[in-house]
Amino acid sequence: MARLPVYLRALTLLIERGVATASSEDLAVAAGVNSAKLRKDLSYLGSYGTRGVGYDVEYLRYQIAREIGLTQDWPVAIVGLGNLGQALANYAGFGTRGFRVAALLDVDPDRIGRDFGGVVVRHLDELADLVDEHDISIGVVTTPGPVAQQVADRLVGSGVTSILNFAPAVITVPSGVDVRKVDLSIELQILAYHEQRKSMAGALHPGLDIDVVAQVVAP
Amino acid sequence: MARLPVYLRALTLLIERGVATASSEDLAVAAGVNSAKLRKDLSYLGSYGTRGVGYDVEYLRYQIAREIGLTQDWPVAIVGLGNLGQALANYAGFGTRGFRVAALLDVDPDRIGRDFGGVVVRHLDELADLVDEHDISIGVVTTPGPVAQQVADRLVGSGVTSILNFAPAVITVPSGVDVRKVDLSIELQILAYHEQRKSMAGALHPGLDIDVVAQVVAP
DNA sequence: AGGTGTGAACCCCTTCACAGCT
DNA sequence: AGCTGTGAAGGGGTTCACACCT
Repeated sequence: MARLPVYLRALTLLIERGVATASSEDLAVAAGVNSAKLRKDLSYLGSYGTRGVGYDVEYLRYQIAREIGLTQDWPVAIVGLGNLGQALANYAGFGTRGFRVAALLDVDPDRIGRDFGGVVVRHLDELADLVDEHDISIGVVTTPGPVAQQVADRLVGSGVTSILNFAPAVITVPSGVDVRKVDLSIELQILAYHEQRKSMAGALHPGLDIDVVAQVVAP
Repeated sequence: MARLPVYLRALTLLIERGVATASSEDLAVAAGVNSAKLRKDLSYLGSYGTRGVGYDVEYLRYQIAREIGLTQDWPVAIVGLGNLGQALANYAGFGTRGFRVAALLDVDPDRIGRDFGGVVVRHLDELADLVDEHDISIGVVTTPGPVAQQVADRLVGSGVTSILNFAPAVITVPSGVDVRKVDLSIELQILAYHEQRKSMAGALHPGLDIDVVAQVVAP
């Protein structure tokens, strides 16, 4: 179900373009997936399409938003106001997609008290109070790797049950808590891996067309 | 092979702790995966372990780094110096992980000429020259969604063959070019989806223990 | 005894192909 | 005629379990 958000974005895009009805093929192109996959995914939510016609874009968008749980706004806490944390705190796209920065936390005295997008940075010790006050269930970790586990522990201890981890570290949490990880270096390294293969293939078979080589080498 | 970077990080961590030898089970815990999976992954690289003993941490780390292609430094270009682009440009972890910010590009006159971490922001029109000059093959897109496709086209046209896309948009590229996508909103929406299920389960079966519910609900 | 390397079973996701509805 | 919804086939990755090496 990790593709529902992608479909949601594609539908929003189509609505902005004034499209009222779209076939699974249209949606699949907009979302960058196979149309059979998209139809099967949507069929799990119910029969929201019309045979011979397609899907009502507006209606389908609402159904997916409801399925994901975006009919409410989710308050989130961001821990670690370094470069990345500050960027996220200032990110305007948050609000339009069902989320709201409700709390910012750090331990650096130079950062505590500063204001990002109308929210003031507080000391990490106030975490539990803020989680309670704003009914926060989602935490974002943008700290250095070595302290990510401690921060995760404190988030969980404060009642947070979902964590988005940007820190370069593996964090372990009790069952019942969800963790998702975003790691810039890992993404780049995966690209580098493929890059290396591309140039090696070129060296081994200099006569081959670059596109052909790429197709053979790609996963 | 998307797990090699994770293993690499785990090995680096063990080296910092002074560990010389580790079993597949040790490594699996450090990397947050199953030990059988880890052994199978490593076996594709060759037989770098010793039965009855485990893996030589330092040696294995080098082999993985070589496999990924991190024996060289990869120059990258970052397009779009908004909040996120600036954060990445200032990110120190880049250098220690095999990458180097070689070029920064934008079209906003207020940003062009500014200096981030010793690199000056240039106009997007200079992209091809910079890619050529620094031999850049990896581009990072941190622009607003609506212009991401154009930027990707220009990157590809300039000779870039790998793109890391942070913009909230699906971009299409010719075969032979790799794209990886990182989308904050999507990650949060996936967490929200699970959060919604947690609270619904609690409402439906108020007598159930939260952990048990979570285990049943989780994928 | 301890731990790797790996065949084999397993499971889940993707893709095909088409029946059936409008 | 067109397009959805879905059974069935297919493929890839994960996990088990153990032979084999040190």
